[in-house]
Amino acid sequence: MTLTLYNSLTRQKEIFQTLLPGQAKLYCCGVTVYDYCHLGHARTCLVWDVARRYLQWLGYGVEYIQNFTDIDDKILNRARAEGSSMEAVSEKFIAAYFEDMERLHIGKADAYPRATHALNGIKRLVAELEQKGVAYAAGGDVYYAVRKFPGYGKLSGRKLEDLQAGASGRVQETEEAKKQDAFDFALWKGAKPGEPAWGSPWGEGRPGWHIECSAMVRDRLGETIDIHMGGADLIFPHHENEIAQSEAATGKPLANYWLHNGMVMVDGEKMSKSLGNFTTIRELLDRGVDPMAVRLFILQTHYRKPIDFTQEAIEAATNGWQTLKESLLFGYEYGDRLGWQVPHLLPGATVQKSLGNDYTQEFAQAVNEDLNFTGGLVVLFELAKELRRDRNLMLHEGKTATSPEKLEEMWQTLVNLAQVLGFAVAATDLEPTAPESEQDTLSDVMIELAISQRQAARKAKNFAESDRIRQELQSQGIVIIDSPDGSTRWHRI
RNA sequence: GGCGGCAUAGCCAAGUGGUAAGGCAGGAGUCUGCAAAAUUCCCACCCCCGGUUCAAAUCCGGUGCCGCCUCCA
Repeated sequence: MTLTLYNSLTRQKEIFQTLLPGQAKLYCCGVTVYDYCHLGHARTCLVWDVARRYLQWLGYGVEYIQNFTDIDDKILNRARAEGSSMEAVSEKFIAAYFEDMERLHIGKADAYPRATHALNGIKRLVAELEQKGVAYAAGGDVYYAVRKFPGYGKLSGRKLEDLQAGASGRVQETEEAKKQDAFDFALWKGAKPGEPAWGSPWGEGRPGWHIECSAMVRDRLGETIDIHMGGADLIFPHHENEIAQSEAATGKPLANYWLHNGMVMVDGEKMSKSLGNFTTIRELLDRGVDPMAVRLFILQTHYRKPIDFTQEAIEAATNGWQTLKESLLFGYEYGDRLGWQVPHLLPGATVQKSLGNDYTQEFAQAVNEDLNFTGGLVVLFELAKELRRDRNLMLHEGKTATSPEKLEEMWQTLVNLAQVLGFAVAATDLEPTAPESEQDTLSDVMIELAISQRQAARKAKNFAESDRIRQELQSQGIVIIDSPDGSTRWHRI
């Protein structure tokens, strides 16, 4: 079985082959840290983290780098508005980024380089491009001469003639005047008064947006990497420009595979800052939505397709996660009693390799088709439904219908696959619900007493009284279950 | 205008030439004093119109929608 990936560069699915056997070098374009991350960012970070996990599960050694853009006009604007500094703003939102991603159980990259820490590599690259004649200095700025790079447009499928110059209307006239060609883009921007600046051969200034990624990839991973990924909205111009910069400098391909995830949509429009239709990760989670439901919501659509963010979809995902969660809980709750090897607490970012049974093969068969996690989820649910059934039987009848050995294999497989997709039960799900306070809770003795009273009422066919006792216990968080043999079990919710 | 993508049940969604996975929601029955659980069963001719083929959800053209065309995850 081989993994195939849809390569944006060639616009077709290709068999995945690494540069070095068994080793994969991955770079994902991260975020500009000027605000809290929204669901769109969550999708990108989550999907590519899962891709990384999947490669690890297949047995690859993976090196995964994701950057922070911490030099940018938007950060600067925010700093001005708040009367703080660019550094303070980025520090704040980098910290927030890590909080949010951790809540979503998104594994950490191996490194998070920042533009402000990559200045040497950036300046070296700009100088090389200038030497090679594909970049030129102009009035304190340095621009990339797009027409000097024959492959320009190969990623996005654009021809320079087809582009509408300045279509965004965001390019300033002063900048426009310095460019030799309207499509040229800035590698280095001369400092304006009051802006953070770094010394360089071209004068005080700061790097343009695209150059940091080219520099970081080379510094951290080398001239050619296996996979470069990011949101589909970065294809043009960001990734196109990265290719132009890196490949003009090294003469080698920047990445062998270019992968892009689809956008999160709201009412038929892309979720974005500029449209103002975004929901931040923390807003959503603080609203009480389970982070794992968010994960299911995202993974339930193939990574390249757009996803509609709706209340209904989140609710459906919440219910779906409930099924997976109960099944994952099964082993932790009953594993010891059933004589299983129960792993010590919960899966961190470390992914175990594939267990190599029929289930995992079915999973791999689906996911090997261009990271079809959505298809792979079928296997998880197949296992989860079966496990949940036996968990319920255990809970209600004190025994399982399937052999403990078979159940253990299924459960271990489910845990293994859940790990790949990043699903994990929270530690709090494992602990019995802590009583609010001693006074609020009924003691076991009290419960047993109430139940025996109810038993007596049932025997006397006084069902009104019997149901009243059930109601009362239920309101205290106690569920009681009558067995066919006449006995009654109970448990706390 | 250019480039790319998507159209499958009430909702979400997989499927990439041989008569439709899965999730959510819903319905009917068995069992049960009730409840819970279990259990059986039901719920799509794949937007539409042409074309290619012995055969198409799957390929081609039309159509509609979305993204990108120098802020973008």
